[in-house]
Amino acid sequence: MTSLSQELDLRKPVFAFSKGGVSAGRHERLANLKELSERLGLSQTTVSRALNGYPEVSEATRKRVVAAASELSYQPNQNARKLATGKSRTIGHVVPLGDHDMINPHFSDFIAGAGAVYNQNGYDMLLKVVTVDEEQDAYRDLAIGNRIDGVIVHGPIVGDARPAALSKLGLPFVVHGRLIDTADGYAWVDVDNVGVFKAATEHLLGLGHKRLGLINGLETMVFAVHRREGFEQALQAAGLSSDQRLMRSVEMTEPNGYEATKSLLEHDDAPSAILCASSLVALGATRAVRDLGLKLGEDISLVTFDDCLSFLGGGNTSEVETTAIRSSLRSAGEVAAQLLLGIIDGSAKETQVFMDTEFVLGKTTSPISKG
Amino acid sequence: MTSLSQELDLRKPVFAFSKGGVSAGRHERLANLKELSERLGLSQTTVSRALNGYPEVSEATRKRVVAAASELSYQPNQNARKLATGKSRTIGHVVPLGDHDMINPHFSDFIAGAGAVYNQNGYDMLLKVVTVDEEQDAYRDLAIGNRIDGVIVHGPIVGDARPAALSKLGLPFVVHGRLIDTADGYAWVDVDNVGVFKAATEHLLGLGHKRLGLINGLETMVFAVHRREGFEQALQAAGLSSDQRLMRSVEMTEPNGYEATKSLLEHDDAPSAILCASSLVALGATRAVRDLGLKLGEDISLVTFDDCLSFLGGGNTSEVETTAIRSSLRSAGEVAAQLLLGIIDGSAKETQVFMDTEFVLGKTTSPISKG
DNA sequence: AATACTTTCCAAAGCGCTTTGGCAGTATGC
DNA sequence: GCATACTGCCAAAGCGCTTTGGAAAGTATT
Repeated sequence: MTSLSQELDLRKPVFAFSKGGVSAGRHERLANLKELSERLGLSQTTVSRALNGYPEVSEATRKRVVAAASELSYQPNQNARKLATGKSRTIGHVVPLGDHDMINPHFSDFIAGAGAVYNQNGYDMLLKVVTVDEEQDAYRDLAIGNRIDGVIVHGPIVGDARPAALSKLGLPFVVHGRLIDTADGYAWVDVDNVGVFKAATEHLLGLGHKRLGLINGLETMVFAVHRREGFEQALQAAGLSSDQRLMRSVEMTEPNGYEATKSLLEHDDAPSAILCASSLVALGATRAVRDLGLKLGEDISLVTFDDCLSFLGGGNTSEVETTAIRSSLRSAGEVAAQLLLGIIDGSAKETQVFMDTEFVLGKTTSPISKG
Repeated sequence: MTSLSQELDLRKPVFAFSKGGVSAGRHERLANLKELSERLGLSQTTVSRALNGYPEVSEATRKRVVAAASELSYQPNQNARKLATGKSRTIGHVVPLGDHDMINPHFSDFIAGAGAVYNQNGYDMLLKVVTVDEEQDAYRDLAIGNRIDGVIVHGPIVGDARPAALSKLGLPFVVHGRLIDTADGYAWVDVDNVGVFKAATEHLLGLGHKRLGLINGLETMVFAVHRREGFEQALQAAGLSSDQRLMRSVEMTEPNGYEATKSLLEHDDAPSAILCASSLVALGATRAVRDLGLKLGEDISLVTFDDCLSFLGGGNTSEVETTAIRSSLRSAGEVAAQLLLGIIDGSAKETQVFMDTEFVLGKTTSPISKG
């Protein structure tokens, strides 16, 4: 239909001979520190200090310097500054692409939150997209190459080796989520997944449902393990045994939610209520329920965990309000970023943070119908 | 339900006195270039050249150097390297958060594609999340501060000032999308939105539909303008006039798709077919259609633009295949990144690229039913 | 008036790398 | 056999900033 593309192969070795380059008019820096200081009749030291807020400079000169700097739109060369200070003022986010080359859709909201905080504090965000097997090296290279001052660990898995590796590298980090069976002491920001799923399950049990389905995330991920734990704890407390046939563990996409729901409901002993690990999954579940000619909130109840993804309306889903446990992923990003910056500059106190959650009663849950 | 959080306020001025810091055991660099060269009995020059693939070094010594480097897991300090070369080997992506603080959900797939390419070529990705009014300055600071070698411009809008500003800064850039009414000559990667929506509209017209609805993206965005153009061109060619009441222009989220569809269909002179600008919108449309008790592909036809978002199944939506125009956003990210790197090192030839698209006939379109 | 601080600024030494300009030593041209 | 070219390496000069260790001038102390 449209024209072709992608025939360009510009791949090059990392260290190539590439010198020149096309960009002729490379921005002629209006001034570097030297020029600026000469123009002001001051030493570089003084100018630098004036700009960086050190006290060894009179208010009068500071004002003069700041004025001149903004006048000439002077910006210190960050690379020089990083070299001199040994700090890069950059936080790394290493994002491994899953088996199916899928980038976690929940990721963008977290990033939005974290990124905003970095910005406010004069930090940069370095995003590294890697394949799963490159991930280990990625952290090492970033750390040793002095490119980052800290890192956020995304999506901790069972038996995750990253925190230990990072500790050894001496690189400050915050885990978004928690580890399993690991000595405590690392910093994390997480939702109380066990408690939250236990409560959600209890809610359904309280409505009289006895057969509950769970469409969980991949149980290689710690959060999914926790959610299952909460689910099973509640069942057990109610004297019910959990049934493997009512549980699914999938990557949290819409189509997966659809398929999982279908396979659950087409079962002869189908559940009367379903818990979903993500609103993306719930979306697929909703589609499946309708495709099967069932009514949500009547024939079948649904509770989902809602990350308040912005592209799904930020939790404020229109019309049919889904019963949900909400916790803004974006806020999580903000909190994690704040925490990491706090750790880096030594001001952090509490380094393990539970995010707020909110239980929202919607129209998708109702007492079990007498079938 | 769970415990509190977010009471930590670690905000600090950009240039603070923060010296020390918590991270006691800062990674004790096994070696810097000096140490490494001493240990090898060579000069820094030679070691540097050996590692960077310059020819003025014998193969024998090069091997010796490379071996030692990997043995000691030596990694050159990137900040020093950047300062010395004047290149940062970093590409910037400035992501403004929309009015509603929404991060574009399509963004993550693009990033995944681009990030992979950067990685393969030894480039880093700097992601800057800004508010809309900070955006202009963001580019300037990144450029003048020498932090990036190039930038990808996301989501060009009508009357976009960024390309001109970037040209003036001398910063190489690639636009993801195109501009309107601007002298050509800048680099872009885009889909032929006009052609593609024209073709999709013709498809529906060919099935006998006369009243077509369009749920477009925000028409401040160039791509939405183009899509509407294609839509209207096809209508006009068929001797139909376009009806404002059948068009919606919304941020492409699921709830917006739901609302727009409902408002279209609850109209007394409702369309018999709808075009959606994103599968996210189509998802909402699907939900709305069913909520209204209608059957997709029978009572109403639907065509959508499909960016092959990974969290929606990468275009391979299960079951009910939606008729769609597909073009992988992730590939677009790859192509844009390749192009930008090519421009930077001067090897790029064609700098304006149309992405491939594919028309997929699904089950959501059918000849108009005799109503 | 002499001493002791303070305040305000500066010269110069890095930070760790790349890169220029040369210098030996060996190979090539006539 | 001498001039000319490579080849393979090195010393030293930056890159543009921060930061240490003063020094000069102003102020306070006795």
